[in-house]
Amino acid sequence: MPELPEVETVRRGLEPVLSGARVARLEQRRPDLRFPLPERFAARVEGRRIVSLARRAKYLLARLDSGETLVMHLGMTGRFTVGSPRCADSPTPCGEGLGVGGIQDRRGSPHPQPSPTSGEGGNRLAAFVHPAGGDATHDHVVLHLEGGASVTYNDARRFGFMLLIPDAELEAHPMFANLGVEPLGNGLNPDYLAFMAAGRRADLKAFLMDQRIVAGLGNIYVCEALHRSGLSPNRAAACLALKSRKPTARAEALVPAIRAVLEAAIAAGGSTLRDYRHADGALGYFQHQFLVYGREGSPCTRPGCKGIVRRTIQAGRSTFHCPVCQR
DNA sequence: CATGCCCCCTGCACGC
DNA sequence: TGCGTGCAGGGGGCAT
Repeated sequence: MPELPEVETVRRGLEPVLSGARVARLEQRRPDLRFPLPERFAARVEGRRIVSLARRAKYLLARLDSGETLVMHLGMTGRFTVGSPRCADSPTPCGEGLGVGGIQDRRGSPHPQPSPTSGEGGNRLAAFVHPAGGDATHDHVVLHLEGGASVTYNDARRFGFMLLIPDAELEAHPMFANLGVEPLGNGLNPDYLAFMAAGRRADLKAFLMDQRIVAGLGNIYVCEALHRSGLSPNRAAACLALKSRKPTARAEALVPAIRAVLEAAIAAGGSTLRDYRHADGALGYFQHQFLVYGREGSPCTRPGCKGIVRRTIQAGRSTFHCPVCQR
């Protein structure tokens, strides 16, 4: 998925469109994503006002005035696109102005191509990094808002999902009850990591990928944070545990490294990988700032380090690290 | 309880 | 050009 920075970028892009808006119609184009879509989905959302759009870990939470929350997870390839109200009934492209996304509104064409295959006249803007022209084949859910704007959920692999959960049940829901701390919140600190790491036999990579420990980190940013903090992904997580009742230097280094890389990625509008490539080949920003991820065989980017970045497999996922400066 | 592995699904890059 | 292979940001579920 999009990891935390990408989800936060989407949230910031969608918030001005969704927050306060009323859903006139929910268009559901298939029965399921990763899981079945909610029972009576359209009936429970149509006519409701979206009170706020929040994020928890990699989940987007659209609070409805009905007392339910629409929970949305982007999986690996989920994305949102926004149809502008002014474009809804117009046959001509009118893409300017609605800066919803992290990438296209900075670098993409100022006049996105109309999509011949999408609905609503095909005039859409990126809510995240959206291929110019779009791919309506994987448009699974469309929120038609009062006033004419629309928000479309597109997800080729369908690893994403949507849930409708009564607010009162949200905290206790299995999907949220066991989530760890937000990495950008005060909950993440060296003492917390030390406490959670005590007695763990998993390696650091698995430990940091575990959403029950820190919620929102994924494969890319774990690799990046470990590189920034000079820690090997293969080291036992227990190395973070207290020594002489004090947090270790490793835990002290890891916390700011995690924060810094996430904040930089959010500031850059979220990274993109190939699934988010523009049709014209323009790419997002932050991936160009990866210091290890995707750099197998290249010289380590740490100043003065002579190491070569290695790619290994942990738990079936690629890990990138420098064996020289990450110990 | 913790850990490791497989799987869901589609698209794309690569090598032959 | 076409086909097979491997790989991709996540995370639920299962066996151990």
